[in-house]
Formats: sequence, C-alpha cells, structure tokens
Amino acid sequence: MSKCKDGLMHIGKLAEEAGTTTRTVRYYEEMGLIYPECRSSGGFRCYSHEQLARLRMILSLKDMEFDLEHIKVIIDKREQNKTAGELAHDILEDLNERLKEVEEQIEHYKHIRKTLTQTIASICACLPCDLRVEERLCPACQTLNQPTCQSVPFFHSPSTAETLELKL
Amino acid sequence: MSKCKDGLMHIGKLAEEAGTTTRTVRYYEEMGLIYPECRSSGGFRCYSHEQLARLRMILSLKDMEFDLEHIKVIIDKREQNKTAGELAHDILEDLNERLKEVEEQIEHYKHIRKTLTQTIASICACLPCDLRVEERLCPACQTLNQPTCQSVPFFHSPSTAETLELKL
DNA sequence: CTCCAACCTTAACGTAACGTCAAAGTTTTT
DNA sequence: AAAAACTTTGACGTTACGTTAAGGTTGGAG
Repeated sequence: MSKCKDGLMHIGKLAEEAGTTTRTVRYYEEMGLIYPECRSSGGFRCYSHEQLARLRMILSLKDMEFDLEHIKVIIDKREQNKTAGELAHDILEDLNERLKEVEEQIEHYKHIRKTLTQTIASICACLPCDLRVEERLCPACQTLNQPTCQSVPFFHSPSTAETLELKL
Repeated sequence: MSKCKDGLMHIGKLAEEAGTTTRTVRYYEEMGLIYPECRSSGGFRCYSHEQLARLRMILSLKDMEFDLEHIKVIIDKREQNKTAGELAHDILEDLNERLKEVEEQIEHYKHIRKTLTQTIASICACLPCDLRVEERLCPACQTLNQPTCQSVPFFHSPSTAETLELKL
C-alpha cells in the first residue's frame, strides 16, 4: 500500500484506480489534460481524488473514442464558468457530432462485412479447383464470370483482369 | 499522356489507374509488397499491367482493412505454387478471421453508440439547469440520481462522484 | 537541338496515443 | 541500513502514408 500524505496518491495508485497506466497519465499531462495537485519533495507527482475524477472523465470520453485534442476542448469547457444548462448545450453538440461519426463507422464496417462475405462466397467456388495459380482463368470462372476472378484475382492470372472492371 | 516503352507505365500513371498516390506505391515497395518491372535509364520505375493488377489486389485487401503486414502474407501465398483450391482454402481462413474482427468492430461501435445516446439523454435533462458548474450536484440530479452526474460528471463537482460508481 | 513543364528520384520529418526500455533517483518495507 | 518497489525524465518504436525539399529525367514544342 502506497502512502502519500493528505490522502493524496502517487501516479501508480491513480492509474490503477482509473484503470489505466502511468505512461498514459504522464502523456495526458504532456498534452495538458491533467496535472498533479503537487509534487513530493523528491519530485513524485501527487494526485487528489478530484484529479482521479478528472482522469476518469477523460477516460470516459476516450471510451467514446474522442481524440485527445477534442477531449481537451470538451473538458476545458467545464472551466468556462457557465451554467450547467449552457454547458450541456455545448457538450451536446460534441456528443451528437460524435454519434453521427459512430453511426458512419457502423455503416462503414457493415459495408466491409458485405464485401467480405461476398468475396468469401466467391472464393468458396474455387475450393474444388485443381488448376495452378499461374494458369489462366479456369473454365468455371470463365463461365460463371464470378467476382472472385474479377474483383479479387487471387488465383488466376491478373492479366486477364485487364479487360475487366475492378470495382471492389 | 505519359509514354513509356512496351506499354509500361511510370509510377504516376500506375497510381492514377489504381486510384492511389505515388507515395503509397513507393511505400508498398519499401514494405516489399510490389516492385516495378524495371527502371528506366534515368532511374524511373516502370510498371506493367501485371503490377497494376497486383496493386489493385493490394488495395482491395486494404479496403477490407487488412494491415500491410497481413496483406504481404496473403499475396505471398499466391506465389507458393499451389492449386487454386489449396490457395482458396488458405485465404478463406484469412478472410473468415477478418470477417470475425469486422463483426466485432460493428458490435464495438454499437456499444459506443449506446453509451453515447444514453449520455446524450442524461445531459439533455441538464439543459434547463441554471446552477453554475462549480456548485454541487443540483437538486434534480440528486433526486434523479441520473447517470449524467454519476458517469460523466461534466457539470457538477466531480468530488461528489467520489462515492459513486463510475461505470462508464 | 535546346528548352521547359511535368514528371520522377531519394531523404527525412510529422502524425496519435501511448508501449517499452534505460539509467538513475525516491519511498517504503524489512 | 539495505532492499524492494516505485518514480523520474528521456527517447526510440509503432502504422501508413502526407508533405515538403532539393535536385535529376522525360517528352514534346519550337
């Protein structure tokens, strides 16, 4: 158990309480996000519970994948001597903007998923093929004209793809 | 129109055809993903259509957000003198693994979305609040005991959060 | 053939958010 | 008082390029 006067704690305890690492805390300090209440005579950082709450707030925002630059802007708003209502208004903007981005991410990954499942399906058709990769488009692929050979020419000579549209 | 003998093209044309940048192509070369067919007497890289197809293949995999290290492994498999069937088997592993990861990403962002919408809802309740941020928990928050003040204490003194569980 | 614009070359720094040593000083425990 | 455990600053490594910088090459025009 680490001891530090006045109920203050050193950086290790702070990090542990917040569920992060000392490196992260120091990095956040470098970025101007959080500072220790004071230093020990030997130079150790000492933090109060307020700093812990602040760190937790930062980490909450990081969980929502705000970047640190943005987090800095957001938490600085708390210091701007506004009413909770005004502040709420400001911060709701940030949150709604982030929400939009997150929804775009979801769509983005759904799109990738679609591409992947299609590609997987196409390539499954190649499983029974005995032709060597160096050879030309196999008859099956030629007949089916499947996206495997069009979009992701893993197997057959890519030179045949020259005349095909590669949309993927 | 750039001219380059034998139907070869310089890096700018290659990049344009593939929808990427020259920097990217050079970087991929540095990473061992793609090499020019030859160099001009003056040192310019010259690419054939096969290189273009290869580049497109790399970019397709990048669209599925494989990292370059992994892409290298995958496209190197094509050179391993296997049948299309054997190769398909190998690559399906990579694709299925990636599919799993992508689905995890979707869940991940859905989780963030949930957190965000909850936080937004909570903070909306603070919109009509006239208390200053420096002040203690407002009566409404105390009564409602809402996650706003518990999880994301943007508005009221974080020292009150000390006794609360911060789950967010 | 000479000139110029457009293209290319390598080199190297910058990015985001830390992880991971390293070498040395401090605090706490035994 | 020694040792264990913790802390300090410093600095390089990571990913996939973007972005100058300073200087050669090409290809077409005149």
